[in-house]
Amino acid sequence: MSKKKRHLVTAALIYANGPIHIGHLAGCYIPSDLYVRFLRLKGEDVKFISGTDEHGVPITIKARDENKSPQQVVDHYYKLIDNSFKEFGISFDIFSRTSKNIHHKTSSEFFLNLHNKGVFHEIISSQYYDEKEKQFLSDRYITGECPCGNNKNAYGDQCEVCGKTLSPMDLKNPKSSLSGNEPILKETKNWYLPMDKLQVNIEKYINSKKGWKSNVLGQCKSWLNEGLKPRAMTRDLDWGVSVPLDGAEGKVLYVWFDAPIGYITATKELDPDNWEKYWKEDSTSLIHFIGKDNIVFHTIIFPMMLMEHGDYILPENVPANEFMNLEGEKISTSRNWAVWLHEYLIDFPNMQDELRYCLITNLPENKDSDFSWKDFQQKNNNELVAILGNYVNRVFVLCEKFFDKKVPQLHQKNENEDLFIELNKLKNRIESSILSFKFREAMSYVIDIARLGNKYLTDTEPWKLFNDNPERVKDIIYNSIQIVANISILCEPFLPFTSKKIKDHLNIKDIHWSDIGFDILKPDHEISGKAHIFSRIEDDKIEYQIKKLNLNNQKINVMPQKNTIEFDDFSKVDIRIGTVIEAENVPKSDKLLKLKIDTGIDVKTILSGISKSYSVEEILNKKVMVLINLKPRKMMGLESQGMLLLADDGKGNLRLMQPDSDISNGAVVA
RNA sequence: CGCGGGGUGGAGCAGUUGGUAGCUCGUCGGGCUCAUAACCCGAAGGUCGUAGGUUCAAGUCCUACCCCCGCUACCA
Repeated sequence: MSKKKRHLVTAALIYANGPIHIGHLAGCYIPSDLYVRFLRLKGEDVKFISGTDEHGVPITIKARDENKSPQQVVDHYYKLIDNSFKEFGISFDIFSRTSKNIHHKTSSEFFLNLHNKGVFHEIISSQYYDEKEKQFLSDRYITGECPCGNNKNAYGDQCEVCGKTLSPMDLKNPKSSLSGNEPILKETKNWYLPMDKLQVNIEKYINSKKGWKSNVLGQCKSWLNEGLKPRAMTRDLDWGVSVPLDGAEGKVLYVWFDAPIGYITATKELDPDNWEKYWKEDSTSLIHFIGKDNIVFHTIIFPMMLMEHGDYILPENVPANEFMNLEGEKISTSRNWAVWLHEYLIDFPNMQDELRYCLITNLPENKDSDFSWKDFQQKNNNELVAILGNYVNRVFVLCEKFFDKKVPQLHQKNENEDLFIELNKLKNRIESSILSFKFREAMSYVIDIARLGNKYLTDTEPWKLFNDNPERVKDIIYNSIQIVANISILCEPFLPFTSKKIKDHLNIKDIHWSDIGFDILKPDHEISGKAHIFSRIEDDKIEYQIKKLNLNNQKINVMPQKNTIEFDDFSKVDIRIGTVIEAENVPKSDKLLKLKIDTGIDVKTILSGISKSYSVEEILNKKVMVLINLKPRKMMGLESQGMLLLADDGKGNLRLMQPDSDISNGAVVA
């Protein structure tokens, strides 16, 4: 990096349909903020860009559900998100939004530029259209019967029963999720990026990049190996950036076309005179911080767009993170299984760094990681309070006790040379870890400085020496205060609020990475006394958070009631009591068990997708309820002649339906 | 044979080009008492997912298999 004159760092544009949670922070906002703060501290020329992504179908759906306009929805969330980031200390140079005029202009121009170069292919295709709602339907908003025959409510992109990938055209009896009506097929023209033809260039680009993370390269290679396919860069929708062409009324740019251009727009907005230097000169290092779900857009599609445009530089690195789980389970907005930043800021006022520390030490840099409240408490109490906070306080208290809060005069320099070597070692490690995007490692080196300081005090025991050897105590305290001052600099990218607190106690400001050393504070400089920069978090606060989370979780998505049916519909169903007499796993299948059931009438072979909930041993000899007149169907090459009845809690947990006391096989369930 | 990531002491991770298995937290024992019962030292604890192979030597290379996570909704 150091060869580059300037840096442009982006953090993923966040989708403006909900508040921010810890997963977002750990995914890209904390890593990017940390990286940028470090560069600034080093005196580098850096711009830090982010904003909200405000287009796309989900926004329009949310607006419809809440009876608002899309603009009202994004206005609401923009404000909430922007405030949370500001309060949390994410130091964007600009946090913009894609619904602004300047962005519409920039992305239209970009699109036109490619269009004029003949990059796009115009393709006419038939798409489902909801006549009542007067709009084309994206795959996800069409439901219908999957060809597998087992699922009447498969989504247009995938059947959750058979697991197959679908296109809406595969569905029988398609229905619009918007109006419930049957959609019609309508021809429409869209502009496609011929990614298949451009693949070679992208491959060259990616192969030329050294030092990309293995998870990122792996994802790229996975896409490239399968072969890229043309992708529509326009959509039939009324919310977004209008396609700037004649005959394109009612069409907007694909949200993933305009969103990354949002980075460009924001830079332009931030620095109208110089923005081009950051995007068009090779001396700029462009880094995109994102989560793993965005990898393909930032490593393949966006670079492809930039290449075809021709004026722009390409991303230098895309250090994407994996995902962070919460208490062992996937973070989920709809289940409200999340720690929301705006709620954290209320529940833990002025404790931004405490959360930040816990997230940094847990960043999902190589694989998914886990946040738990107990871990948060332990890290705070055992590391921040006990090691870092306690060290800083020890030094302040000692200085107050012995030298009336004034930095003493140094006598013997040789000892602080050893300390300086150690400190310098850690400083260099922190630096190189940050530059290779290993932030959790870098964080641990920062704590190591406090360990170094603690050990120095324990080894030298100044409190025992003061009467006999005050000169020596002066040296020890002098050195210790310098270490604290160094911590205040070195921790700034990681713990900015803490850095400021320590500096305030030291009564200094405006010090930089280059000031690191053992003469930051001059003798007689006055500092404050006792300095408790962190506090313990007691059990009750943590228990409250866990309780809150579990309360939310109980309101899980209970499936709404289905449409009314006639008794005749029900009477077609033949359910019997049976006994499982044989069970075995189906090879190469995720969840299928092959069962033989004595139904009282005959013995049926039934394949059931329950091996996640029941083992072969558990299910053997169980009484079960069996749907026996279901049309047989093949799964994994084997015929299944019926279906077991199970309760599904919506989270993948299945429980068998059984008679509450013994009853003979073949008994009718009605 | 779908693709990608990962499987290392109780927990979370490091292990670069193969050469005595490390770190943080936790546990146990000791020391210290300036400090927010904090700090410092020491100890216990691992057949490095499994099975084979290459090599004088493998966590590290090769082969096969197993398990977890993502690619498949709202989501970084």
